[in-house]
Amino acid sequence: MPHLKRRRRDRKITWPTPGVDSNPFQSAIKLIGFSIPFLKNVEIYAESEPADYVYKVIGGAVRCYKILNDGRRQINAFYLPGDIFGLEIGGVHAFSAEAVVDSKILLIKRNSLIEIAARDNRVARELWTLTAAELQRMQQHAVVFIMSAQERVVSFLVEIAKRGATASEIELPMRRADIADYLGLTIETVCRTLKQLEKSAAIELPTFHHVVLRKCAAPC
Amino acid sequence: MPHLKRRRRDRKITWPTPGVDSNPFQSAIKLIGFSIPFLKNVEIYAESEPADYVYKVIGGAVRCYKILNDGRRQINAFYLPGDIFGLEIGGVHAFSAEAVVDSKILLIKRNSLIEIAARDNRVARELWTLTAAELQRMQQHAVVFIMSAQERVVSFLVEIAKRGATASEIELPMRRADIADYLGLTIETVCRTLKQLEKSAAIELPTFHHVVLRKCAAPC
DNA sequence: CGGCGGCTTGATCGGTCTCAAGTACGGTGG
DNA sequence: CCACCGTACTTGAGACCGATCAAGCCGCCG
Repeated sequence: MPHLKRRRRDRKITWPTPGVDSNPFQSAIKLIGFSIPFLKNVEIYAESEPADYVYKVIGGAVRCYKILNDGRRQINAFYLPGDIFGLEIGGVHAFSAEAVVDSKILLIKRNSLIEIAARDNRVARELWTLTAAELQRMQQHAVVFIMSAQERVVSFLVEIAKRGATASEIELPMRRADIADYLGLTIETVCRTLKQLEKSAAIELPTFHHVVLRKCAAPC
Repeated sequence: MPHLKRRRRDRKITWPTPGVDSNPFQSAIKLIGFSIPFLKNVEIYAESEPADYVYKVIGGAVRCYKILNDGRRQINAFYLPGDIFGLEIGGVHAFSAEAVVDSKILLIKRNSLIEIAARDNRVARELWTLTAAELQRMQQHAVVFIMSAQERVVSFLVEIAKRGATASEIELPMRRADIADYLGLTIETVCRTLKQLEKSAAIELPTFHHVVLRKCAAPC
């Protein structure tokens, strides 16, 4: 058991993340991936571009979206540090991705990953699991669209809170417009709803991008 | 089972996918699956039930949905003959599934499938591909929620038309309420919108469940 | 200090929901 | 074959929520 890591030919691990080292998938992307910085609002990839890479957020935040022909924008997901994205099937990306704030992204060549998956079933399984997790998140997100504006905003805050380190204090990296396009609302409605939640003492808004959850409507 | 680890080395990376007949995934589920009939409106599985099986529609139609605590229902997907569903990750189903009409469903034991995938990379890859395709459909579906009622209905009709045999003539197996819950509208709005489309000569409605697309708004 | 981007706030409009009837379809039994 | 009944669908009138349009405000950075 203690020699498990040693069996591998990789000698050095650049990013020491205790507990994850024995995960062959994480080890693999550490080896074959390379990180690139992206400035705020810079495009990482665009819709209908060849999907040659898979991406992992090291730092910052990413929004994944689609623009309709009349200009409306639908944000499908926000990716935070540790999240993997761009796992779509087919040769081209179905969505666009941009850095929400200055970010550091790990790029992993798709083909290399698939080659490794062909040799190592654990990696293949991890690819499947990650895709399934993404599917589940998407399914969960679809539920917000049958809810009222207030429910959507609350649901969003709870979602971000769950993914963050602290459960009751959130740092929102994205702008109001991003939240609006993620929830299918307008900027004004998001503002008004946040204000309303603040008035009813459900949350506090010390700054634009900082939210404190007072009473948890959903189970904390 | 101890020889599983050894497999990592002795297999070569080859992805022979010539035709569909030799598709090892479809062959496998034919072998280990067994088909069961489900009557109209009968539950196939329920939310938070253990997910022991993967399902394939042989005949009929299936709706996959979630009920919110206040009774609202969100239909995530309709599955038609040939579609595979229930591919979620985790031990339990995140959604419920029901037969829309009398249907014939193939049940495949999850564990058997995973075992086969562990031995045959092509099957593992197919599992991944199917999940990714489902993810893509879900992402596509999320886009309808930023559209107007009419756009949603048209988008729905086009989606069903694409999946059906004939491009311009659709047989809708589901009720109006199902369409409404799929599109995030009310029954009345779906009715009115269909009527409106009929008036504007975009469609014809010979019966409740039969639609003829006259002029294709979207590229046919 | 001035300008700009992002956020907030207000007034009004319109699309969709809600509630409430009315109608067509499909099955069942006489 | 027809009368009946329940379910699903259709249609109408009014209310309401969120979108839209239009200012105004704040914080940031030169």
